Order: sequence, then structure tokens, then C-alpha cells
Amino acid sequence: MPKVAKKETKVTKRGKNEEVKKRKRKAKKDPNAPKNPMSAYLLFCEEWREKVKAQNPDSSFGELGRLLGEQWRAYTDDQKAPYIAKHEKAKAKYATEKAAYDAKKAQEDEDEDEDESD
DNA sequence: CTTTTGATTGTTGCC
DNA sequence: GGCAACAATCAAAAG
Repeated sequence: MPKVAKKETKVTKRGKNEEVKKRKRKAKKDPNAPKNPMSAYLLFCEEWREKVKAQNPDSSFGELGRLLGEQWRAYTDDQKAPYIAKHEKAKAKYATEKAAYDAKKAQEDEDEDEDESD
């Protein structure tokens, strides 16, 4: 997406539950698809879940998640920086999986003789 | 090449 | 163990 400099192209369409609904994993197309790293929010959750819980001991998952989301949104890129930084690392790690995935794929293409003796 | 969708990540709390 | 909102993110597929 090196084009369209700035435009709410994706804007997390998840405005309604129509498109995403109950994201249920369907049949994956890739043989060994590399899994995405934890989004900054995910990492942010790990750290804030306890804090939010401490401040909202009465709030259950629903409220927790909601508040967490609000906090996350309220957070500035500077605050998210450390979380994003971590995410970047995850990305790098993910890249390895992707590389292996791609490599294996290519290898299979050349030589389908690839499998791990279970 | 661009847009869209789909699949994935982790949290808690319940059954 | 799976699912519920929350946000993000990337990769592949469709256009």
C-alpha cells in the first residue's frame, strides 16, 4: 500500500458486525500460514490488563476490554511507542516464520519432497 | 496495482 | 477449551 498517501482506506471497517461478525477461522488457504504478531494493542493489554483490573475490579471482561480500548485510543503514539516497539520485534519474529513458510513453499514447488516424519 | 476481506494475536471470566 | 468486545496488523486474494 505504498500509494494513497493518506486516506481512510481501511479505517478498520469493523464499524458494524456485518463484515467481521464473529470472526470464525475458516479453512486456511495456505499450508502453513505464518501467524501475525500481537498487535500493539495486544501487547498493551498484557501490561494494562492488571492496571485496568485494579482500577476496575468490578468490571468484567466486557468492561475491561471496553475501557482498555478507550485507553488505547486515548494513548498517543508516544505512549504506544514502547508497545509498538515490542510489536515490531514480534513482526521480525513473524518475518522468520514467513520466510520459512515462503521458503518451504518454494521448496515444495521445486521438490515436493518435504515433510516431517510425524 | 489497489482495495477488500480474511485470518490471527492476547486479555479475562464463565461453563 | 471456546467465545464474547477491543484494536491492530499483515498477507493473500479479488478486482
